[in-house]
Amino acid sequence: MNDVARLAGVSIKTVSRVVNDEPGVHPSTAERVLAAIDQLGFRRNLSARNLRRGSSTGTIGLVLEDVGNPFYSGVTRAVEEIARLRGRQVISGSSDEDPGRERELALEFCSRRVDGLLIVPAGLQHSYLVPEMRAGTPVVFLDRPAGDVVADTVLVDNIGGTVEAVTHLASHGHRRIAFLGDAPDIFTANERLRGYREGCVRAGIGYHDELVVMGPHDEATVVTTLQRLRNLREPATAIVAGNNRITVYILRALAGSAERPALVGFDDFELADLLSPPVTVIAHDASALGKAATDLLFARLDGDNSPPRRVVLPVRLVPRGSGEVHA
Amino acid sequence: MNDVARLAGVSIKTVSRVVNDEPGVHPSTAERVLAAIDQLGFRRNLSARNLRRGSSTGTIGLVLEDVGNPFYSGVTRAVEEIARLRGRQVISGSSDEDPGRERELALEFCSRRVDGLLIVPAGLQHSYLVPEMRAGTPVVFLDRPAGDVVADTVLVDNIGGTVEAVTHLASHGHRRIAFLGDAPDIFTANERLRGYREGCVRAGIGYHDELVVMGPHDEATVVTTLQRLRNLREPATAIVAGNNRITVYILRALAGSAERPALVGFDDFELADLLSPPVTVIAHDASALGKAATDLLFARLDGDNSPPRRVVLPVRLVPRGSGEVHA
DNA sequence: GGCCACTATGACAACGTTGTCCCCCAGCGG
DNA sequence: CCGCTGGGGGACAACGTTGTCATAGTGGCC
Repeated sequence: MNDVARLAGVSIKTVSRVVNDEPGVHPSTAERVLAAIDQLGFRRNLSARNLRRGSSTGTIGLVLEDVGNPFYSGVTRAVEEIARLRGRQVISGSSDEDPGRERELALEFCSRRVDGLLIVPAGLQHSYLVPEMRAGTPVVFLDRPAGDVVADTVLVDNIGGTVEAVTHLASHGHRRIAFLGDAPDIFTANERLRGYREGCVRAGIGYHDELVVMGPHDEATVVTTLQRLRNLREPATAIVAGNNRITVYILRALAGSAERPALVGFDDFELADLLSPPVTVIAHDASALGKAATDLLFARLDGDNSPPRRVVLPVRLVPRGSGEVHA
Repeated sequence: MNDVARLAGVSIKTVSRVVNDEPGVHPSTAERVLAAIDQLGFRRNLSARNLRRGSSTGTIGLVLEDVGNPFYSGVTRAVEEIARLRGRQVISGSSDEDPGRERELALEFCSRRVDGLLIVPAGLQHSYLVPEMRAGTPVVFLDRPAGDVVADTVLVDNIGGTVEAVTHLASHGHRRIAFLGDAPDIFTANERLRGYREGCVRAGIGYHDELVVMGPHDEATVVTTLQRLRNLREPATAIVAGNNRITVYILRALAGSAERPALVGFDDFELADLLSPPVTVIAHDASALGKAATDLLFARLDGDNSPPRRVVLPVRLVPRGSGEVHA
């Protein structure tokens, strides 16, 4: 700006006026300034501007598990969409389920003075955010609740989902329904397990430890797990998969085999309807999750200071075939 | 920092020293300062720091078509990964194939003084970036080349890919091979069309306009397109799909029908191997694309000022079944 | 005691902006 | 001729940091 001013033979304040379309600049002066700007390729430094004006940085931070996972990339897209409508950029980062990394990202974003934070918690400790929240940075947790702070949270109905999955399978005659879930220290995994258990009880088929295998899973472990479930004295005839990755591992493991247990997966995924049999899922909307969380965040930015809210988004069972196999 | 200094009874410079682990602060003073920092929940303002130090902002900008598309979310993940290793945050935005939006995003990122830009071009005009590039912001284009500036570019071998697809289908006896591609003003769509045409010529089956349908496509148009191709005097017995979305539309359209043309899709996608028949694709690696582009960007940041490079990543045909149907 | 070296600390400017206030000067009415 | 008004423009401080330089005190040594 200094250089522009010198080249145009005016003060930097006048350049500032031109750049900001402020009135009170003679047209001919403005023209000279614009020419200088053009010649020098000048572009206003937003950081300096925001620093001086004490205004928002126009950014929001998004910490999630993995942008590469289609579920989270759907969330990201929705967040970006709404942020755009409100004139904000999104800075995002993947925690890979590492609480340390989550914290590092969140605090880095705070150092950059984001207007707000959206966090898919990787760990259970979030007291590190208390100073930031007290300093006025709104934080919304999504997909999972925070460990030890009260804050806005958007969840999906994990328990209701697995209850419904089990009920659905039981209504098709299954009494030996297995559950393959993610590591039990992950909130959603644990909730879904609870739902599974409750579903079993409600369906009157009882809860049996031998039918439950919590992760972490990979392609290999799922193969052996399925073998074990098949070789039980009373084999499992149906499976509830705890998330989209596990569902896919199961599908891959079953690809060759002749007899297939009934299957209901948590999380919908593209092409589920085109597999054979098409995969019955508990669906919930990544966009809806992202949108709800971002809406909540902007409400805070708009001055809403009511007590923290907890929103639970509904899930719905989408019967496609794999879950309607009779026992 | 001012408040911290006042509370600790020292100058702000001393606080700065403590925050930056600079030597020459008495331990007891440091302790007082740290206590004050803790009490006030102080966090250093990175913008101000970077402004003062004239150092990098530690961010890189990523403009792509749609983070929600699994292909681009894979790219994003790879970019993020490498950026992390080099201590940078990623700011990203989706252009939705709108050149205006692309430009808006790119220039916004420049205003934020990103250290570098990664752009999946939506349009053909990129001269708007010339001032920024001259000012020292390195720019790498990925997936598609820039319209009217020379800059580092990372592409995949689109032409080679569709040549291979056509050759493969022809080797299984197909002589009526259709091509469904994206809008022809999209670089990759056009290249793939060229490859298709060249493949037809090389295979000695000739190029026929009636077998080519360029987009934009959606689920409905693909259905009618397939009907038309089936009802030709000499019907198409095989299809090359121009990208992953189109492949999926075709799969959905074919889901009910009894007779299925052979199919090879450009872009690999999850579960392609689990469909029946499994889908033969021209695969290329989103991570590899993101990594190559980011590596190039960091090379520039490290001072490499050799002439702009153009990297073309190989593709490979993955035969899975849908493309090995004999005519 | 005088001088030096060294440690701990602070004052101040500057990064690139913008908000506040002030000034100059032309034009106008009295 | 004087004073007032208002448009055009500039000087300066400040945002939150950090680099540079200065300074006060302390202890050691001749």
